[in-house]
Amino acid sequence: MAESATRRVSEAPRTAVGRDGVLDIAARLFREQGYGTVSLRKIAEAAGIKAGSIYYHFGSKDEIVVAVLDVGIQVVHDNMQQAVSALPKDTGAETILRAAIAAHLRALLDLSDYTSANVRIFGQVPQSVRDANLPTRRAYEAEWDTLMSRLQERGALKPDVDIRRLRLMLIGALNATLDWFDPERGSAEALSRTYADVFLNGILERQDT
Amino acid sequence: MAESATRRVSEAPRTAVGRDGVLDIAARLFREQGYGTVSLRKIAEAAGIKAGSIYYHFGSKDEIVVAVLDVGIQVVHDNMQQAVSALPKDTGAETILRAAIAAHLRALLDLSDYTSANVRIFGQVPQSVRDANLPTRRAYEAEWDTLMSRLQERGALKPDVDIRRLRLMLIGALNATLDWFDPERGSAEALSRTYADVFLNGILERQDT
DNA sequence: GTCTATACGAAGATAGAC
DNA sequence: GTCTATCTTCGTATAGAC
Repeated sequence: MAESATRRVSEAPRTAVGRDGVLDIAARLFREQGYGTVSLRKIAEAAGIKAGSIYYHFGSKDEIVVAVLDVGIQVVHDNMQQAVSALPKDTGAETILRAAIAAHLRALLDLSDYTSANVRIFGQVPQSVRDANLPTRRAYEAEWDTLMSRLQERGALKPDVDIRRLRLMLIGALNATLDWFDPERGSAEALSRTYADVFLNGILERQDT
Repeated sequence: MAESATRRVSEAPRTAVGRDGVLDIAARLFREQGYGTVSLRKIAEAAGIKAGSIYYHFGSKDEIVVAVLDVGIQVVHDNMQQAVSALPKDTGAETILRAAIAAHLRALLDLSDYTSANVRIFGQVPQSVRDANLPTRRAYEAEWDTLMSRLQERGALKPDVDIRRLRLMLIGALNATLDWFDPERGSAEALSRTYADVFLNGILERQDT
């Protein structure tokens, strides 16, 4: 992922944004405007360089897009993995799932233009680009499946829920927040609590009865 | 909405597909390929006419897209409204919500290229096109809000859930199925039951305790 | 590492014949 | 209602100077 700590915002840099700088800008534009309307000329302009110069760093537009997509998944994957592994060994299922949900939403809504760009444009890019991003995606999906399978074996989840379908439902629901999330109406943190409330009460075995 | 009962599939029509025919084709292509990659030339070719001829029926590409988007919402709106109003007056909250969820998913996954095209491309079209589709969307959203508010007043939903947020979560989750739904892995009907199971147990007041 | 200049294709759109 | 022909703009991409 690009190191963007020193990137300028309103003032166009006169020199050497570099590969990572271009990538940061591309991710932000893809997140804001989608895939189709973001041309290399737009990316170049936002980076303060000329369109042709981009080809010093990348071989094609697709190469940029693939890089953005891959980083986007890696960020959310790392975030989720660390949030879960930071918990004590004897942590309950509900707390684990709440941490994973919160980590996913945090990466998507607060942390990373790369992750939000991925969710926003994945359905818009050429098939070849999607294919290139698939292995990285699969790894993240497997992380969720492993987590939920462990919880199910523990007896913490209803035994009849299909893990794959549950993962698709949950991730799909979380990613959909990108279309309407407004930080002025409440934090991503608060939102993740609501999602956990709704999903967990449908997923967890009832303690009473 | 276009009358497509007699539309040919593999054989290119030699004449007069008409405005509705063009619209049907456009909806199908938008659903399959997204907004950016579907050109007027592609639509024309699939319709068996030349690109220039489209301008006899429509003033611009945007005009086609707006028409597709509007019909897409109208179809799912009608479907949901009828499914709910067909129920007896004293029907319980759970049955009502299950019917509404099933109707939404049916329109999206089984019934209409227009509805699936809407969900697929709304995030890809120019702002002006989104704005044109907004009133129709608002009406459908209001339908859901009215339904759920009534149920909440009845005491059927937890009193602390925010209706607007709940609607965004639910519709967002349902629409996300478009990205991965595979009829060979189970029907839309079965899928709607799973969604109802998960959401209702988080939404409905617990009967026990 | 970035520039200028340019090749090439594809897009939306229009005009007038049939 | 549809065709042919064409205009104009904008996209990705390349070549060679600095």
